[in-house]
Amino acid sequence: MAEQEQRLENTCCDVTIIHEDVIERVRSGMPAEEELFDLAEFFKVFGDTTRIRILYALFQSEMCVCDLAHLMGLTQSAISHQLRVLKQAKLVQFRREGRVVYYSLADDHVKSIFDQGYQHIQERN
Amino acid sequence: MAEQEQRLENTCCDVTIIHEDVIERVRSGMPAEEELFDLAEFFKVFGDTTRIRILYALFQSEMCVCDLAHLMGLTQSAISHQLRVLKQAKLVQFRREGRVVYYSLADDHVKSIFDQGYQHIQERN
DNA sequence: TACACATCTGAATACTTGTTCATATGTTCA
DNA sequence: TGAACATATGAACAAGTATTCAGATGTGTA
Repeated sequence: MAEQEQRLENTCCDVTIIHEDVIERVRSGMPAEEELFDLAEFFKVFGDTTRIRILYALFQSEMCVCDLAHLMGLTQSAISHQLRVLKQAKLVQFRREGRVVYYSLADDHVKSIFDQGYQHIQERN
Repeated sequence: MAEQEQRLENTCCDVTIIHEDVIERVRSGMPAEEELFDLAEFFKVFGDTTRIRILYALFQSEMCVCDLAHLMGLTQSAISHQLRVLKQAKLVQFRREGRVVYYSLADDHVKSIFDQGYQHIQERN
């Protein structure tokens, strides 16, 4: 509490809160902190070109780690690290066939999320 | 070229490309590199709790920088920096009224993108 | 069992990024 | 004009992250 007050002293408007009613109304309508945190964590996964490329590749076909590495022009290790991130986010799934591990998409929302993101980019340019 | 070959030597499968046909088919179906880069840049904006919170606040009401700072419990400077990011991504717009600058949403896709992200999180848990 | 091979993982490194601090800009009002 | 105030911005720092390297794990085969 005292800590937060102190922090606010550094802001421009430490004396007069301009629209206290608005702040309260908006505050009460905000989702829980944890949900917003999870959402940010989720979108963070899409904030990397390599992971976006992997997902776009998997839109077309299931692929093994080795093939993905060749396609991306990156080391197998780099791909494997990123696949772990995608796996943790439950965006991809895998099946093992002997020594080879095949990855595929595990989610239906991704494509339409990407489509809408793409649409935004198009419209703003 | 030579660089890429050298890099591939470090991968697991430098001799035998396992599914060359799959790689070629997928490669030819991939969107342009630049588009994927832009898409990653776009989603990177959503990969931060503060920016997500700002956007959720603006879903409810237009707000000035000072009010946002109070609502978030962050300095005016921090909010201003993040608003710049959102502005560059053309996700928010602003209007000036005297000394006060009011920010509001500038895009229709955001809410539905968030809804789908949220839906994914719910389903995976 | 021993070897080959596809994948995984931990540590190290280079790079990116969010916040703060100090200060600049731009607006209002006396 | 000058003081007060809301916002914007540049530099610095701390924290996070993507890739590489080296080596471990696990699977198939001779």
